[in-house]
Amino acid sequence: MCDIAATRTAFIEKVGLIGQAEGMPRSAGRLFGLLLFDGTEHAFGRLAEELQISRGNVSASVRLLAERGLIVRSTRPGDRREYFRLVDDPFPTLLRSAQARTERAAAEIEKDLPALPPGANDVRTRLEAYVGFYRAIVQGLEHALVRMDAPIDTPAETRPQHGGRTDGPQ
Amino acid sequence: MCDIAATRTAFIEKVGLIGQAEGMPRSAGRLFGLLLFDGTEHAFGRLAEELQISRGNVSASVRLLAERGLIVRSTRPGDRREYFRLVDDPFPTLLRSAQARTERAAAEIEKDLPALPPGANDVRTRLEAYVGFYRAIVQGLEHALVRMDAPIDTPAETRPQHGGRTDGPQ
DNA sequence: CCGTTCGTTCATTTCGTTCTGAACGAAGAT
DNA sequence: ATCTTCGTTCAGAACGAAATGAACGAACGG
Repeated sequence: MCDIAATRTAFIEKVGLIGQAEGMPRSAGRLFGLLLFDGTEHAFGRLAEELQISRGNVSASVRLLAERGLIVRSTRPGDRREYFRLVDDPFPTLLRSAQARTERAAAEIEKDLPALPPGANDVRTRLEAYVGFYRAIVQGLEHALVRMDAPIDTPAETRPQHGGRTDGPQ
Repeated sequence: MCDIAATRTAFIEKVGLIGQAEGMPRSAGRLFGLLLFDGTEHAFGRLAEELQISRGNVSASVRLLAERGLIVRSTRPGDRREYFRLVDDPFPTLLRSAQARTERAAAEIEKDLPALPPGANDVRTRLEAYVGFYRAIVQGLEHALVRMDAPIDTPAETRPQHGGRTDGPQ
């Protein structure tokens, strides 16, 4: 029950599958999992070896995660290689991007509302409910964000009424 | 600006793409969009025609949406065909399944925690933060669910402290 | 009885995405 | 100078998911 290497591998694969389910390439998910588990910097080449993927794939994956603000590159004097590590707290970033995606869906649907003929009130009502659905999620994720900011010293009873930002995204 | 047919088609395609991004076949998403827009019952055969997909595809798509509790089948006396319509309020159901997926991810990661050797406290801390991330989302979606239940007569100021269920999913 | 329409199933094809591996330029090292 | 190693790019291979279309049994009408 203490084979940390096996646990690590299993964890990495799990995160890969979860990431895939969230719409990101499995390799990128596994990379995220690796960096999260280890918590340390890893050289580009090491990532390819550890994940057993091509360096081309590593290149694409680190770019993806870096674009999303989840990892940072770093270099060392007298060392040509590049190193990668997770940003300090990647989870709010992860949450923000989920929120942004949801907001985009809401906006997308909302754009159709003015195109409805004045008579079609029942259709409008349904589409508005759909927009409201996505907006409720956006709000809920905002809630989650606040909740995560103070996870330790804020037991469920003491949680802030609305201390954190309750405004929309962006 | 009043070509409702064009708006309808555009809406259906949008919902298809959104559904696809959420991990469901595009056909199923389009079907959902069609039923949401029209709000009426549609015969199986009509769905194939309107969406311009094979009947085999319709069969799979209606099964998928029915399994998720988003649509219901109905029949009429003296009519061999089957009809489909959205359930009364599909959005809480949609929210619940998103919540369940997230909870599943949290549980999946949590299972690995006991397998960590006693010494690896930093690793444990990071994985716990990861679990906390998903749990915060689950909570946030619960929040969204409550919020959606009373969308009209509950302006942001009057929202219930914790009137709705604040317990976990399931 | 045969013919039709219904919905399902399943083998096949189609399609989009992901991954690999070779080619490349840059930067050092020898 | 050549040689190696670094990371990127890109064409094509490999893969998986989704859609098609034919085959099928069931239900009904003539």
